[in-house]
Amino acid sequence: MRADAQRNYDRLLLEAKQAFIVHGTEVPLEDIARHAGVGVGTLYRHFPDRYALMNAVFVQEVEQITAQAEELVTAEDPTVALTSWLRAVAVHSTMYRGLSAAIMEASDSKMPACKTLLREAGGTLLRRAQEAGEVKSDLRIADLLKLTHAIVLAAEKTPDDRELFTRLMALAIDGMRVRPGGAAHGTPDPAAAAGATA
Amino acid sequence: MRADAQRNYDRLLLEAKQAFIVHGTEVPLEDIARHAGVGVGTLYRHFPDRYALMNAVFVQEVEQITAQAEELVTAEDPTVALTSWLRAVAVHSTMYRGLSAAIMEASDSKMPACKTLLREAGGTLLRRAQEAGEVKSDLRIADLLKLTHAIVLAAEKTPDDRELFTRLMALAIDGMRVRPGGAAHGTPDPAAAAGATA
DNA sequence: AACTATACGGAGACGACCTCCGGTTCTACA
DNA sequence: TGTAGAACCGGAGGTCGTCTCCGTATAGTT
Repeated sequence: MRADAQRNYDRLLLEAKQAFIVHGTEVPLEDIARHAGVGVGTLYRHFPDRYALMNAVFVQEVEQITAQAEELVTAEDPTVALTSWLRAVAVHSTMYRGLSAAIMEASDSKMPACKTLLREAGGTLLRRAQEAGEVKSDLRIADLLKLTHAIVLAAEKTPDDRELFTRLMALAIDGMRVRPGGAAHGTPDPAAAAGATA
Repeated sequence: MRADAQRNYDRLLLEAKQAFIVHGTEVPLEDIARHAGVGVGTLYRHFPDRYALMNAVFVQEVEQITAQAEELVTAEDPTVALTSWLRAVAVHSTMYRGLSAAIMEASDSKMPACKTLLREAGGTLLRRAQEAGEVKSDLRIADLLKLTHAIVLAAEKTPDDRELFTRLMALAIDGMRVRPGGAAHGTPDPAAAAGATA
């Protein structure tokens, strides 16, 4: 990689991160290029599409989150460890308006680094909680991350209700746990309560 | 309203509904206008933006859903009634790719008819379930609808996993209920499990 | 039939995405 | 140090979708 190319690459990454924080991840790519002092052609050469750029920006960030997961792996209560970590993921996503939407939107082949790193980190935490019999065994880490991002997205679109995120996250966390008293309620789709057909 | 205007209005509504079903709600508005045999100007005069058009299309649909809510209000188990209804809402949203995203995206002033009708219908069901002491008392109907749409959205973006919707919906439903044995787990943010700081 | 308020339609401005290729710059090698 | 050429740059311009504007057409009225 030539020196000027490397310089431009780094500069773009830096400006992209700033722009994502300030204007959200839907900021026009041309703006990023301009602020980085390069043409759009250069941006698109280094990052074929918006997702490639986001992926590059966020792998750096994700490393902090995986580090947290590693600490939490030794925590006493595996369920608390898992849920704390999911909250941390949510908090991080909230820093970048639009990030949750992008992660949900992107097919699995997009933003691969971000996604796999998060899944590996969370997978361990989830497994521990499941082995302790505290979290439903049919849940996958991908599910929980999707739900977390969905909740962040919902909260993002409701800026006038600051507590929404808290309520929904509490709901989700309670829903992950196995029900202590008897069978789950949500699982076997009741389909008909009384005379309700469809 | 002049007769030709009424004709065009009706035609646009019809074609929009078809297009939303077939191509999703992000279909170009020009396509809808063309299929309706009118110019874009006419479309935009009747429906100032995409949300106005969607609102007009979906108020009709929402009436079916409110009808279901009225039936379910007399059901024996108020919690089953509520959850069955939410599933029905989800199923309906799934018919129109992009609808859930739009409902979440839209500020409360957009698609007002759809939103208020759904909230009124579901509000009654929620209140009954809460009065029976089966559903958390701090939840609002807007929360549950947002979460439902968020789950539909997540499932929509994961077309290769047909069961995702089922698992997440079950999770959400379990999470709505009050925990039988003691305090909730999700509510009082534990914040630190072991040595986990930021 | 003539008149006017109402409605139509599509050209075109705008903004964002992305591609392409002539021109420039770096670097390896003499 | 000079130079050949590979690597890279940049932005003009094509494409697509949204939305506006206004000259033209028409329904409804007298």
